[in-house]
Amino acid sequence: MTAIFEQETSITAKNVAEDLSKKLAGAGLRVTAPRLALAQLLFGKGNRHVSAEALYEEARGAGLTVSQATVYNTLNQFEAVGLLRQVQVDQARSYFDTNIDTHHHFYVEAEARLIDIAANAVDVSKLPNSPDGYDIERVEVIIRLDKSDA
Amino acid sequence: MTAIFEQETSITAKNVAEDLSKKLAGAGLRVTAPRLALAQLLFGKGNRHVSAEALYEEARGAGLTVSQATVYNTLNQFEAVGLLRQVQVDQARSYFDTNIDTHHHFYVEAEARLIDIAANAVDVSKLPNSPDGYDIERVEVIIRLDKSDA
DNA sequence: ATTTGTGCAAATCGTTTGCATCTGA
DNA sequence: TCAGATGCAAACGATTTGCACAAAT
Repeated sequence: MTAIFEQETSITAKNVAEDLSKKLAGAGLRVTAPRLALAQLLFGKGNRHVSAEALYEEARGAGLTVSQATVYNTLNQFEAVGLLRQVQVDQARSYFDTNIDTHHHFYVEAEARLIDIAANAVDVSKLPNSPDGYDIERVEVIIRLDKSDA
Repeated sequence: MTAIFEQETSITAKNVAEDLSKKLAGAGLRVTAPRLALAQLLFGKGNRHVSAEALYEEARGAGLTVSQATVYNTLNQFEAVGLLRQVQVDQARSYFDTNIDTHHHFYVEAEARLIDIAANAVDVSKLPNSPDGYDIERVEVIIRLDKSDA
């Protein structure tokens, strides 16, 4: 929606691009045009939950010429270096979450929509011990939602 | 359920089949040979977490001649009528859980293995309000595990 | 007799990969 | 220069579907 090119006001496009370049470089990734452009879409405004397909459409809609393969590769690489996290709520498609802090999710299956829940809004006060030989990597709370009957 | 003396010895195959027939019929499903056979594999012994592919292999290994399509259809139907629940922890494949009571899961990604956690072993003492117009359908807690470093 | 289920193979969908060609450090 | 990235199309793997036949009510 908001153009990537119309940043003449406060935050310049150059500033944003520089920040994102640092982000990529800091993660050990080469700063390439497709990565930078996708990073702009992903991290340009607030936290997002994006599927590969959706990001691809968005990129094309914004006039970028990236291939699906690059979108997939980029998302996977961003996840590998910790810039994104994958959320598994739907076997049909993967979601990537730009919020990498500890938090949880609402999921509205009917709308394929994810909503963040702040970590402190959920209190898991009792947890089982993990089986011998295993450590807890992460505790995910997913609250599945249904439209209330009108 | 069944008379006491019938259980004293061993549970006969016929008894099991009868129970499962009731289960299917009670759920509004026609009792067909493939369904009964798959139900036996699924519900015959304890709670299980099965992928469609795994169940198909198991069925064939047991000498059954069912098609993959039937395995998929059957699993989906069983889920639709509430005999099974799907667990989404891996985007690669779906798991079906024969335990339909409220409970949670450990997931060992490296081994593609699910482990049940009794509902009372987890205490979610604080939950956020669901967004307007939506009701909570289910709260899922998934604890992802890693092998501890030796 | 009519509805529903089954098997087979082909189709679908999201995702990955091989390879020739570019590009950033 | 040259390892690493990109695009394209083909390959893939899990799941679904169309259709002719078989079984259940």
